[in-house]
Amino acid sequence: MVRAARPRLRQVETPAPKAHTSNRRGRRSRQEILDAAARVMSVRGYAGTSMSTLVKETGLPKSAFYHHFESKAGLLSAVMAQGAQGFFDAMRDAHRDPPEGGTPRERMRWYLLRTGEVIENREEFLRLLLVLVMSHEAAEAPEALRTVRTVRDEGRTYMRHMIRSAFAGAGGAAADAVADALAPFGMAGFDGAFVSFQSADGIPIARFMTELADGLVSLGEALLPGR
Amino acid sequence: MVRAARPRLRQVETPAPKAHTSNRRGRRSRQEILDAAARVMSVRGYAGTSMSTLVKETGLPKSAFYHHFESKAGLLSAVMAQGAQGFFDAMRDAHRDPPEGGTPRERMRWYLLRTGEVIENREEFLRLLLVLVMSHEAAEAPEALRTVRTVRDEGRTYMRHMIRSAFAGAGGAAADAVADALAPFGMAGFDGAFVSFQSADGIPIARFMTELADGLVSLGEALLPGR
Amino acid sequence: MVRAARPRLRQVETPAPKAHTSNRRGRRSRQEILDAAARVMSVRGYAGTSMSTLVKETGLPKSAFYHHFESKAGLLSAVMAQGAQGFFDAMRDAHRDPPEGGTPRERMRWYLLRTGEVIENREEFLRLLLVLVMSHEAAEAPEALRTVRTVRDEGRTYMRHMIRSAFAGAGGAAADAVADALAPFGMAGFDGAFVSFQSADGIPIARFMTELADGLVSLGEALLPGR
Amino acid sequence: MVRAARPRLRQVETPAPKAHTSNRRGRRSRQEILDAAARVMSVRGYAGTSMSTLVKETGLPKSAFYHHFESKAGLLSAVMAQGAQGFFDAMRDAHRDPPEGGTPRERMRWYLLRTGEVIENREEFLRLLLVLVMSHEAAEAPEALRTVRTVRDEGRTYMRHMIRSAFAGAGGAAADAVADALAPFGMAGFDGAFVSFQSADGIPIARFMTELADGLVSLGEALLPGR
DNA sequence: AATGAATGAGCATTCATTCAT
DNA sequence: CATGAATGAATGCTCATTCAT
Repeated sequence: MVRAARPRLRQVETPAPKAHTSNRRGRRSRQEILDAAARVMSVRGYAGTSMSTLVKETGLPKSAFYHHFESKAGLLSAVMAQGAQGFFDAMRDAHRDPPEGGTPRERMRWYLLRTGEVIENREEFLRLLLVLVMSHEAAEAPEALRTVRTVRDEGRTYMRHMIRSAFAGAGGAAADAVADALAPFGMAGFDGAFVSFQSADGIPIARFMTELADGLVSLGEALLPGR
Repeated sequence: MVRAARPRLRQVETPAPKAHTSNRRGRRSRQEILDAAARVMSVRGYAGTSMSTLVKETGLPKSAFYHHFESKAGLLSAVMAQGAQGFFDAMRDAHRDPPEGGTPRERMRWYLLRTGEVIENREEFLRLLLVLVMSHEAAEAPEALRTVRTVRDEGRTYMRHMIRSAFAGAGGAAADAVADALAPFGMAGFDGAFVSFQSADGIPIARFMTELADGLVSLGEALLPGR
Repeated sequence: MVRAARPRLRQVETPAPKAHTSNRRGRRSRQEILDAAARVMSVRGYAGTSMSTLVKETGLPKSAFYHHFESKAGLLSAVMAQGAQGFFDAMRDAHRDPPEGGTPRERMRWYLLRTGEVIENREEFLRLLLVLVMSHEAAEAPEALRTVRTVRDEGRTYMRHMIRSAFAGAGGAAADAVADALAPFGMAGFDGAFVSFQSADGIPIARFMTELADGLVSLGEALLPGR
Repeated sequence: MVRAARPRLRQVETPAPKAHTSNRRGRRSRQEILDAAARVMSVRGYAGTSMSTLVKETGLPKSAFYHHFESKAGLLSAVMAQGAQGFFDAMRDAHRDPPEGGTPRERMRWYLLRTGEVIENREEFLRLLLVLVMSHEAAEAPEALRTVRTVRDEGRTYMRHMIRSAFAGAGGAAADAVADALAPFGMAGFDGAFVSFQSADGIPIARFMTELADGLVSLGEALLPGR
């Protein structure tokens, strides 16, 4: 189940940076902390990630963490907020300029394949997101949990939008009905594809996305009034 | 109609209950510990669950934990082993007496709806399983990770079996081909349904299972040589 | 204001006892911890005493402190409880066999001089007690504060008893009235004597006690109905 | 009636307010810090008061504290110095225009009742003073401890002055002898009254002062050569 | 077989303080 | 002059584990 491609924790090769020439590098170290936290927490989980580990990862003094973030929970919240931001930006980018014509299947595939690329690029964030969805590890970080919920809600909205666009040819009302009916299943397909991706079964995400697209289109066509 | 051979479930060995038949309390408290650990770890995650929490939860002395299990990691391994055992038993039970006739869709639906019931009844185990799939929280418990892998492998085998059974009417070779092609997607649907179930979207698992069944059948039919 | 006679913190001359032959010396280390805490806290105050200091003082591992006591606050509570016990025992001892006859002044002096001896022997406890009376340093240790209040209440009762005994010759009712009227002043005299004792003015406690006795008798006689 | 010379109060040097006349905010925030520190430290003790607490209390930036004061210890020293100044000013004010005639008791009562009012008004300062007398919490602030000693020495001188004034009618030498003999007891009465006041026994300070006055006069008369 | 006592390493967090601007 | 950013050392406490009985 251990995926070789998973990011390894950087070894502590810089045991004494010490020579911090300037103390006016706040913004930079804040981001360094966020990056390290996102990386490590997505691998070890929230509870499994100790502040000391992040200290070793970054080389920054422990107090820097509490200078920039209120607490470990606050750090998680910031990690999630930034991750969500990046995820939505990537989604918006990916779905810019959708194909104008084509069959529903072609359009659906286009959307989901692009989405699959986002999944691959946002692995870290999505892994942490799913762990937070599944466990209550981060009960102390309600703000982070709120972000999780927001991301899922927005994600569902996104899925609805994709399905509606794919079926746009069938008329607005019909497309809306299909989208509303299938968005949950689409989300589940998305989640499942990511889990499979994580469980290192070696199957490319694109394949899941293609199958999900085709499946959604089949289900959708069965729902169309004309049928 | 050819009924595909039911896959033989590999035994997930419980690490030899230490044979303390003499003391009746021993057996009972071992099980109490396993239950509490399964319950709490599935909620808080492995790293997020401390031995002290389990001590408080069970009321048993801390040393009892180390009497029955080698370590926290060993406890997790036992929890996973027992959970896997129960999961497979439930699956075997659920799929006893499949319908003999009917369309592929009907048969697929029957299988997956029964599977959905198992999902609902084994929520605790599956939640912990998925957290372990997603995070490296339990890197110290390789035995548990092995169980995770086993469960997923067996799960995929199971999924293959269900699809093959549904398509049995198309002939053994065709059914095999379809099953091999769609098993990963089926697994992903299963995972995704569980994630949605956990994220408390309020949609009944049965609906996901029905849609997954229909989607799989559509995809399968598209793969059949005759088409 | 620094009194030379004040107990010095024992230097950490035993840096590595390590060779704790037995781990069954619980009771003993509990008492060691209590003693060290009483000693150091009475010098540095509650907030000014860190657990690490006590660790260094005792040579015991930090976890031993949390094995025996719930928290730093709990340790303070135990220190105060044991100190109060010892204080009351000493008072009871000191006032066993009071003189049968003599003038009120002689009797009052006898009582207070004996009390002065107790003060000198219980310096540590009383110092900590007074610091807790004066500051809210130990707001987190409400149990300790309850002990403080108890000790002061019992102390006042004691003072009443001494005055009543001194004036017993004037008749029970008169003695009671005098005792009730003067107990608060007696307490204040006691407190003040202890503060002076602590502020290292070099004046023996016995002198304060004699003057307090004489002052109380004068005030008491002025209250007697016959006058 | 011979009025004893009022003791000259030694100045308790405020550490030269750094002469920032230019910036008006500076002066004000320095005083704000002093006030907050006096208030909080008198409640929580020195060790129990963190700089962060004072930052939150004042709303001023942390660096302002180090701009105006050298260190936490330096801040305590300044707090004590200013408190001592205020205390002596209040004492001087309170004892302006003592009664010319009357019995020693009347005069003693007048002095001590006025002193009692000062106690009530300077509660904050005296509480911190007593905590510093009792504990070694502020070992790092020797300057503050010096102020403590000064205040107590001056206080004793004051007490001597009051007793001498009360007994002035008995002749200078006799009054001096009585004052020297009873000043420590007077101080102790003062301390004790304050402790009782703090321990919230609900007894008005005036009553302690009256009884202390009467007690002192009784003791003093017993010492007069004529008796 | 079962357990209360004990422990060293590590936890998240706060401390008083410094420094560049 | 005034301050926001930064920091190393220490804080109170919990961790998983061991061991003698």
